[in-house]
Amino acid sequence: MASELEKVYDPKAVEAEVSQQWLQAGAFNAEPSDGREKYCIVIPPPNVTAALHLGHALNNTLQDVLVRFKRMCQFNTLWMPGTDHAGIATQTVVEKRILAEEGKRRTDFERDEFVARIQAWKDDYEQRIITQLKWMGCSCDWRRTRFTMDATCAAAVRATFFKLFSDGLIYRGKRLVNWDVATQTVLADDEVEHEEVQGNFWYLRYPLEHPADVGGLLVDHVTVATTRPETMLGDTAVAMNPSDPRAQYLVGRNVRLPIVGRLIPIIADEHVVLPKADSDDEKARFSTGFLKVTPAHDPDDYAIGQRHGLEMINVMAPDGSISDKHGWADVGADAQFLLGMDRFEAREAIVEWFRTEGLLEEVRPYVHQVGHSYRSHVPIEPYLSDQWYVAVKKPIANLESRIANLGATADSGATASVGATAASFAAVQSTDNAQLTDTHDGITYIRGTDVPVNSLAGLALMPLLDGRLKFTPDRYANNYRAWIENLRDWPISRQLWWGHQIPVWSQDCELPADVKATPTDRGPDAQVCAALDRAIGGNFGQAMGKFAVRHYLTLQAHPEKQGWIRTYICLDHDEPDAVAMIERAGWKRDCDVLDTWFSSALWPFSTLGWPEKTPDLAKYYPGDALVTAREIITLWVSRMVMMGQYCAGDIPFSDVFIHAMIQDGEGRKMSKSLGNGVDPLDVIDSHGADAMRYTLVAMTTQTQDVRMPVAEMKLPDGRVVNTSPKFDNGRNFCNKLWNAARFLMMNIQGQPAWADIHPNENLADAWILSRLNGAIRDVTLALEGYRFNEAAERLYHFTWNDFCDWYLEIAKARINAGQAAPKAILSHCLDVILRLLHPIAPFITEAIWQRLNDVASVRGPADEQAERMLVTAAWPYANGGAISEPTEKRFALLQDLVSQVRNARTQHNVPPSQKVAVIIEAPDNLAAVIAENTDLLKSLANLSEAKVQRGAVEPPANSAAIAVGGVRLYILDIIDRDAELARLTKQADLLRRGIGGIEGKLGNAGFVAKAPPAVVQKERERMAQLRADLAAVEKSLEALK
RNA sequence: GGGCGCGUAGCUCAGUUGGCUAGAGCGCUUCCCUUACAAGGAAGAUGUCACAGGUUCGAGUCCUGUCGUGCCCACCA
Repeated sequence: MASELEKVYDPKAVEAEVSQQWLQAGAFNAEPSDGREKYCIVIPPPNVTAALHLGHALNNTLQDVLVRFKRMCQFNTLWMPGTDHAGIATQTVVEKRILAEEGKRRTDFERDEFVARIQAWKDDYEQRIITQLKWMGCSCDWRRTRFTMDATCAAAVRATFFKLFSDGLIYRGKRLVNWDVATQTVLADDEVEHEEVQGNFWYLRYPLEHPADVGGLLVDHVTVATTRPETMLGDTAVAMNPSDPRAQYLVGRNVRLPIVGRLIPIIADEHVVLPKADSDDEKARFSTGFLKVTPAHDPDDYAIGQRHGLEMINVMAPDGSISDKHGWADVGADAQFLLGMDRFEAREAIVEWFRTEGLLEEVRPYVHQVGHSYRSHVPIEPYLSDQWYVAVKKPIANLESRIANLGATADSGATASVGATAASFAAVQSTDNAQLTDTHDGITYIRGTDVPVNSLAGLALMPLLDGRLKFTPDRYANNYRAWIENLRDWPISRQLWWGHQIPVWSQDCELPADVKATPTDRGPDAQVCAALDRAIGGNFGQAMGKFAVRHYLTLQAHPEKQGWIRTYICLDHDEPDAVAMIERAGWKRDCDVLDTWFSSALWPFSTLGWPEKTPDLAKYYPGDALVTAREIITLWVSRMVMMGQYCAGDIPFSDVFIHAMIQDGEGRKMSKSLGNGVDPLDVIDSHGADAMRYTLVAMTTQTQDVRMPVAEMKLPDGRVVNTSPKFDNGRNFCNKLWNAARFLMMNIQGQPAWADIHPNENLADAWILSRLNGAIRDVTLALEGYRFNEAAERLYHFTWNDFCDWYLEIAKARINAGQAAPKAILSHCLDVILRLLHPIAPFITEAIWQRLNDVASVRGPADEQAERMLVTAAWPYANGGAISEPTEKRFALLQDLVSQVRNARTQHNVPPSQKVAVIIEAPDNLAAVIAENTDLLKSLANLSEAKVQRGAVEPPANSAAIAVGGVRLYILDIIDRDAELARLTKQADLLRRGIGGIEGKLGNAGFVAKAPPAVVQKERERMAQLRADLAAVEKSLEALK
């Protein structure tokens, strides 16, 4: 391999090669048998809906930085990769594509056929995603790549569902759900996006059945205000606040619902807002005091309906059209014209009907928040529907003991970590948590909440409160906590084809009359079971006993048929013969699939083989850190925490790092539709993977959003791609590093052994080693504290400023002068820089490392052969003894002198090539150090001569005078009087400003008395220094006049 | 309606428990293609730290309020 590098760093030339080497060496592979302490991160599995964007690049770069850092710290490191099937999202994308390309709808296919189409899409995008991650340099153990619907994950889903089902935590409920009429599926509360909508309040008159005397006034109607007139078809009451003065006359009377003709009661309910025209409350300003109640189409109304036992009439079909087929029976002749209309058409038609009939009292414009589907973006319809739910606040019997027992029942030894953490959970439960909980009615709640400690929600919340779970930045803990405290049961069924099909079979049975027990949603009692056996003609339990599959049976009263029950069987896996048997006996499998987040919640342990007690699970669970964006703290993070404990006995990670969301230059989200999306592969093409990674890491502060101006760029191959000039920074840095390495490799041949050099005898050597070790210390601390930008910037400035701008320039001159010592220092510095920078910029550092090995395989105090590959080389540890503040201070004085001389040269228009001579006047304590480093000054400031004198020097004629840090320096034969005057005047101003500031402080009695003595002392020293320098500058100015 | 951010140089952003003459990168000005690097080097200019109060010896940093801006949550009368 040639020791001379290309002049310009070409990422293309090294990235593929380096990547190949890592994979061939198995550098990312994690082996549970490796006894070293483990470090484990699971990837937030990207959705297979689309290729990755810059947000993913950020997310995965940060994970890779942590993983590579820990790997170099010699942990047994696992980064688990994989992708998410993303139920609704993926199905929607594929449906749209097929409709656009083939004009076919989902219903034109058989289920299996359609799922196969989605599967093909998934295969394609999974491949693209993995390729993108590899190009980014992600050091995942690719052999383990999982998918949320693969066999391993599916087994975990089944096991979890069965466990929840048999613990009575999954139930079938009729609830008002967030219905997406476009995709015809239910959405969880957090999948609903609220958007501001310009709407109207329509004031509709409902005639009273009989005119009423209201405090002496004869009224024949009441007026309700609504934003959704179409729901009036399902009204089953009109409510008013009991404290409304009109209530005494009207409650109990009936109104005749227009169009429909239904007679509905006026009821009293505290929920109704009293009208008040000048109220701060917008609702009060718009209220008439009468609220139409539509239990089947509004969550508030649903609650009122529950309180008053109102009928629930659903007037819509699942597609959002008005329908009499889904619960609406009393459709009169007047309402027929509405059937089949879309809900928004119907809204207009109904308003028009009221207008024509003279029953539309008023229309007032109103801006309000309306829930929209996060997938289809159509307004959500609150819809009465049968769905599966997970009870999140229901106490789970014997939960603590089960979690504590998990360690004991698992294989000993290998599961030490699981057992230990489970034990600590139990300990926390019994001691510390006493302050965090309240017990009443036999249930222990988390204090100040309705969350039982031993519920799923409790499992998610308690680790945050007792300190086992930490967020960085910590403010995100608030989101997490508030969300869980207000958590409602989790609807987990989705009316989709793409996903884990719900493993429940159901059948309706008529119960013989002799069964007296009222079946509940818990498991059946013996009497009911016997009856059930008779109903199906056989012994169900015995029949199932023949199979290896576990089953769990529940039943509930039939929702419609008196004397009937509905039975549900859940199987823990699909054993074909057992399935065939129960299906022959009349049970049908539920068509729905599980919410995507159900399988995501299991990701930290499903990927390791749970529920099997695998070596992987024993070694790598629980993991250490999770890196994600704030938008899924609730949807995903909290559910992993709850299911991690419920299933695998411990929280899945202790640290959650939340990074920023990347926006474009105008602060907008990046998206395909806006055309401002950026593909990481395009950035890799335009700037290189390391440049992209460096810039992303340097941007990662504690802020919640970062802006990334997007610009088009033409690549050498002619393609025009979206990228960002922000990545120039990273590219320039890589190029700088490359060239520093290039210079080194051309110059370090014949480097002496470390034992033969004496860094302490040379200020520059001691200085760069002090700076180097300071950088090691700071970068290590920054990475451990998730302060990514600090690590990046510290390395940038150490490498560029300290190492390249100063040390390397000094070394050049010394090497030219025949000194060998700098060669050893240079190779050691580069060695450490490469190690420190590797997690952030893995490709270029690995490439340089291997080339450096060819030139100088031993470098640094350890006097050992450097590791063959950087990816698994050891992380450097700071040598505190090398860090010296006095050394850095002395060197800083030389830097100041050089800068000031350069400045004076520029001001006086001295050509760069022209050497000048100087005389330096230094106090005793500085004279020696300056005298020892005159060569340094001469080379850096381009001096022909530098004489150092102790004590006062008479300022030479025609000289420029410099005063810095108590040292006086005169540049001889500089004759531009105006330039010198201007320079010194400015210098004096600057010094006076500094002195003025300090005088203000020291002149303040309070400061001297109350500030810490060290601070006062420091100010006094600075004051003396500045005053001395100012005196010198003033004297020089005087001499000019 | 509730919660959480942000507002510092023309732009994008740092400023760790209050202790600077307020920083970085890009951009800008002048000079330099000096045998590592022009994706570079040297020197330089640029700020009422949104606004108003308060706490303090001392505020970009802490507190209160105002304005602007963004995100999240919330049952759409």
